[in-house]
Amino acid sequence: MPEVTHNPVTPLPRGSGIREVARLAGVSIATVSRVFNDAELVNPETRQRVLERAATLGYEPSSLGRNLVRGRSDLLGLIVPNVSFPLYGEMISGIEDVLGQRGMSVLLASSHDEAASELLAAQHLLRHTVDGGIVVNSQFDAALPAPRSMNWIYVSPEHVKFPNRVELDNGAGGRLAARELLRVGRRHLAYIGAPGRESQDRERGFTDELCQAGLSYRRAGGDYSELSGTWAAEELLDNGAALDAIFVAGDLMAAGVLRALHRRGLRMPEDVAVVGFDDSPLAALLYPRLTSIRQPAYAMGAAAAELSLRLIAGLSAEAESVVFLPELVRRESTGPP
Amino acid sequence: MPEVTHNPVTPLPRGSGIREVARLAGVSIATVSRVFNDAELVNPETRQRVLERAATLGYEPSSLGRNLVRGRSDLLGLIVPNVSFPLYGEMISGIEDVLGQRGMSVLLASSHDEAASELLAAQHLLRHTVDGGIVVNSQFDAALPAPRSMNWIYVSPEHVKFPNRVELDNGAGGRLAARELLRVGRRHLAYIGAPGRESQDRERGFTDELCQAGLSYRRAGGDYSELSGTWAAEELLDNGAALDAIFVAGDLMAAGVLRALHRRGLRMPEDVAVVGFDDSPLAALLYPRLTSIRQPAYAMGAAAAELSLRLIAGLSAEAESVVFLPELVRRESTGPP
DNA sequence: TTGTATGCGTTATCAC
DNA sequence: GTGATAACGCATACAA
Repeated sequence: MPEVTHNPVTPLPRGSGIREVARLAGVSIATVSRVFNDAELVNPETRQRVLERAATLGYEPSSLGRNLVRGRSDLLGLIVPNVSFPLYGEMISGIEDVLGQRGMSVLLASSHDEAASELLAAQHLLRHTVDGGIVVNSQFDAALPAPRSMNWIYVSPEHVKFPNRVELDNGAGGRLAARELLRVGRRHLAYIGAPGRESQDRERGFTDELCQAGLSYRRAGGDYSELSGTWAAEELLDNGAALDAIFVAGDLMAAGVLRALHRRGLRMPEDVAVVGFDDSPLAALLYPRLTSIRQPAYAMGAAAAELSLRLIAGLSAEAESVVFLPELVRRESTGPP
Repeated sequence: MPEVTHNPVTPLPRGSGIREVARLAGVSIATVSRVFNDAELVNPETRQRVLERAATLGYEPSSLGRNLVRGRSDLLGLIVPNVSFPLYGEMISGIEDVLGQRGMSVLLASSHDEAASELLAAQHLLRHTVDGGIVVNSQFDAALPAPRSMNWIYVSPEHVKFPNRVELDNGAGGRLAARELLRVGRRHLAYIGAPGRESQDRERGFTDELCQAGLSYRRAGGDYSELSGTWAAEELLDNGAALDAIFVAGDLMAAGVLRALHRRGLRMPEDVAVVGFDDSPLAALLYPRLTSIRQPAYAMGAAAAELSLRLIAGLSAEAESVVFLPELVRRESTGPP
């Protein structure tokens, strides 16, 4: 655990508390508390008077005190690999929207896709006593630390060993891609994958569908980056064998594939059709617009948040997992503009 | 203020507290507290013993109690229009990295570029007693509520009336764009803008530079969306007058411009050169790769965080603002591939 | 160097 | 309906 430079202890000027409101309204602090919680239990007149004084003082119940006595912080920890990645942004929106309705907030931390900083992030969040946590695309090979009855929700397929997961049916995605490419009459297909279980599953689905059609395919590998997509595509093209369709494991890598095809003067989709994966906002901005397998990131985030909320409420101590189905989003790279 | 359904009050099972550690280590809770704070003031042996017991119990000081007594939460509120926008993602990274070093965390909320939900988000964050706050691209026309001595940092140029700002010199960006287009020999320029002060400033810089060169320019308007870029570009092209360069107020809108030019069979940069703004990750993925005016989002986020930290520490009660200079990032859309 | 005692702002359990 | 008062987990002034 690294040394954390703690800020100089300049206690913040405290606002007016429940006591001052009580004094001004001529009631006890207990009554003030009730006004802000179980509003029904208090005399309307008293209630009114308290509310007025509170307003003039600018008083709001401090969550600090409230949290202490309730033993919960109304905070949910969230670890994502990278905030700049639009897909994760959508996920965060889903989480946020669900939490907002319950008066809870998102405490954010980034893992940069590294196990070490993921652990650091988790400890960071734990120190703030989050009530629950969601970790997206965890790289940490063990369970994240979770004191008390705190629970982590894993959004990724890699952690079959952990109980609470939200995942995408990547195999189904691969099948969708294959069917689309067959539908537009392609027979010489290729897959550009990347390391990791997700790509494996996508490829397996892709393969299954091709087998059924009695077709073989070629393959090349990248690392989800644009450049690696370009290289992989060039490798396939240089090989010389016929090629009229490419399924790529990620949209960013697909952007690289499009670039390689542009360079060779190949037309899309006439000469080569391309299907990407994720349907990140990027897909619709590429040239040509990229047909992609949509990962319902917002819904997955929302589901993760709801799962976490249920766990926090103690409603389901049971392990629970949700599997989402991807969808084909058809665009120019496999069809007419 | 909308009704917020508060979660059923299932107090979380509490972990072992400072008392239990103290008992097991045979010391007082004060000593345990000291071990976790001013480590020097305590006997090495005692310290060791306490640390051991704490470890076996899995004890960590609860931030709930600590925050209450210190009157600070070590939380910084952050309001962004939209987490899915990569530029804001970079900003968040900058903020996060600065805060992480001080043991503070980011409490996230989205404004969706609406004044109403921005206010809601602010109240949401305030309820969690954040020590400070950063609001990116605020749409709220008054100052955000700020009880006690809490401060908001505004990251945007619209709020000259508020004291603490981090902003970009948009005028300088416009000048950079004009100079680049003149450098590559263009004489028939156009600007595609959008509502708001940012676009105005960018245009003014652009204009200044053109005036100096004795050139006039044409203009069209959009709303930062891709589609509006396409429309604006088509409007300019339909006009019939000569056109060999377009400066666009945002990268997303520039993507739409590129699409319009593709449709007309115009080559870039040979027929028309294009410069975007922001240099979001998207810029380098477009076809052709887009020359853009870089907004140093990471650095701006970091600066905002540092400013906020200084305010929280009470080091500078003074108003402070930081202005960043944009940079030209030259790519295919204005030069050779 | 360590222990005792107080208070931080709130909710909750009793009485009344 | 309302008021005392005891927690909640911790940091710290003061005493030892």
